[in-house]
Amino acid sequence: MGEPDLARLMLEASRSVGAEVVANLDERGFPDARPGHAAVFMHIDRRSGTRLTDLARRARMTKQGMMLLVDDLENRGYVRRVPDPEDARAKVVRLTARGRRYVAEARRAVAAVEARARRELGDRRYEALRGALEELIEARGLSAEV
Amino acid sequence: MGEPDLARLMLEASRSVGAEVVANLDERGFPDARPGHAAVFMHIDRRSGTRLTDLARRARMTKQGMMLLVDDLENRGYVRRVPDPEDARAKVVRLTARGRRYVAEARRAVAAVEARARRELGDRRYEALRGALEELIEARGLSAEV
DNA sequence: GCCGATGGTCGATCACGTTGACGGAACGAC
DNA sequence: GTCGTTCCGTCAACGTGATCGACCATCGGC
Repeated sequence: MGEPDLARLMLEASRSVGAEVVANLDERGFPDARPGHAAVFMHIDRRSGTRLTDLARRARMTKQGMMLLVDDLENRGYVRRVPDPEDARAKVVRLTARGRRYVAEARRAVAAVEARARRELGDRRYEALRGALEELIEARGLSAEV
Repeated sequence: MGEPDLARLMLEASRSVGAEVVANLDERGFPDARPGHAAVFMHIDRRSGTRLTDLARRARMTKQGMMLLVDDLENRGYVRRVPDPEDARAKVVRLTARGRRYVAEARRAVAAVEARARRELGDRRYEALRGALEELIEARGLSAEV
């Protein structure tokens, strides 16, 4: 019993790939990138902004968890919260100009790293990997869904 | 761009599977199991025990990180530290009787969950998943190796 | 108007690690 | 032998990604 269990294997792979994305972003001039930022920049509306609750739902996490991310990005000057004109309870998380540049580079960084992974594994195995991961998640129910 | 990035997909799948193992162990009478314990119980010598440093190396993590795990398991009564007769600097992490039962059940729980995943995906895709994950890790270098 | 649902926030806590620094024992060279 | 180096375990601080519970203001249907 030397081999790691499946959960650990996926965790290590996730960290490896995440670290590569962060390193890639570092080279692109965003040294304070964190893997978790992806949960925001993959889901935010680039022009109009998005409510925190919607971001949380899209990223399948709690609104409290998303708030920590948004707090962090706001401190770094990538987003700001503006009141939602349609709902006085709500605020819209909106990208700053710097934030739009960050999102653009981050998506390129993710695309570059995933393209590398795809080259390493081959198209068929890469798609199979993603499919298998999605099935594993699906079959166990999604944490912060609904 | 709605789909999650690869790193997040692997992270979520890891957590899903890890949570299932913990739930399985809960049913087996070990309600205080944590996913991280696997790093110990997959690598410890069941009879003679293993040094902390060796555990850390086998689990590919820092000795400080491993120490936190061992502290936790010691507090719960699953392992104890005994001086290494062959090296006065070292201590051997040795399973208690309860710890041996825990390890046995934990390995069964992991096996059960992985068998379920294998059924869901099919043998071929399951093996492909593990292979792809290992390649992704390998190609990026292993964190606490050497 | 009231009242339940919704949006955001605060506070505490947890899981799983990391880097840095350090003290004590061991070991090899001389 | 004793000197420097290496190795073992430990303490302290921090980073990352979350969770749950409580709370208040607002919204919207009745």
